[in-house]
Amino acid sequence: MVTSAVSATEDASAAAALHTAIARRLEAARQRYSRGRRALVDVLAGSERPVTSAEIAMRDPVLSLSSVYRNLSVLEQAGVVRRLVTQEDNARYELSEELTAHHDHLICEQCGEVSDYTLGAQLEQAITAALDTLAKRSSFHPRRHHLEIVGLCDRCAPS
Amino acid sequence: MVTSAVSATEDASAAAALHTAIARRLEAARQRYSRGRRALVDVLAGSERPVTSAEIAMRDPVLSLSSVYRNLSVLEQAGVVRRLVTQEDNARYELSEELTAHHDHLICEQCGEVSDYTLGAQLEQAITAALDTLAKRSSFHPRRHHLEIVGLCDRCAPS
DNA sequence: CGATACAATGAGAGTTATTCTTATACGGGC
DNA sequence: GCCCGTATAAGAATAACTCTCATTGTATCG
Repeated sequence: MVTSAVSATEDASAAAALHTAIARRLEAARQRYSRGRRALVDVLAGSERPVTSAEIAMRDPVLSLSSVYRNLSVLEQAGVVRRLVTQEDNARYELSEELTAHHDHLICEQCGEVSDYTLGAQLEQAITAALDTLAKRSSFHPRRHHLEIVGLCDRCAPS
Repeated sequence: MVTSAVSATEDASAAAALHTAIARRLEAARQRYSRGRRALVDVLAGSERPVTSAEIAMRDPVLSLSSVYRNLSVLEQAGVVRRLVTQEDNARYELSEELTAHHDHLICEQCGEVSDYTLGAQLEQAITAALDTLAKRSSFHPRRHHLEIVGLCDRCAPS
């Protein structure tokens, strides 16, 4: 991941900023930012796609499975982590969009692979505008949206 | 539900058309359209929001839970039913959009309630167009999309 | 119609991701 | 260094879902 001294510094300061932001959120939720929770966040920040609880525990053997689950739940309630359910029989987790950036997901209907994808800003704004209208006209109060794009990934597509 | 003789007739013929369409799909999948499967489809067609396996079994006591699961799986593979995973700890099912109409879902982040919602046709077309572009430019092959709108329902919203 | 062959059903056992329990370890304030 | 509430870890418990298998339904062929 580290390709030069400059990017190493950038990575380090970005990581520090992330930890500071998370610390604030946990404080607001009256929760501690313990070692295990930092390690968990590091695993999430180091992944470029949503990961499962088992994957997290394997990436950092310090983390026991029960603590991973408990802390994912704490971090989710504090708005740090987003839990997303998939067609597979386990959930996947990623850092909240408020800590990273809004993005959607490409989901392979064959193998279940999930990857991040960013739709055009213009289209995202159109969707947001439409939801604002929904908020005015109905009894439902939208707060955020998420577009799932289902199809076939590179490997599963018939060449 | 039935408010006049006319709508009763319409309902009946719509139901017949639905059953015919499903029969074709099951035939293509080399599956029988048995009594239990018809009953299951009737429950789905009579619901205006995605339902859980337990709800299905309760609505029609003829259906045993193990058969509900088995048949939902068969119907899903035949393209008749769509399984959708929720934040709750159980899945919900609805008739495939090819048998009904494309729609999105409003999901209450508080109580988990799911209801159907139709976005404007214009916006849907814009999304479809964006996905066509994605198909051309990347190695992922989108087939369909689904927009999840998360927020607070009527009852959970602070008045 | 009756026989045959195989698919569908249902009751319950089995599986597995997730949560709960409980005893122990940590960590900040004095 | 001691106290006290919080975090941790190992494994037991839970619950949604799947599998097994004996039985029943059903389409087809004679």
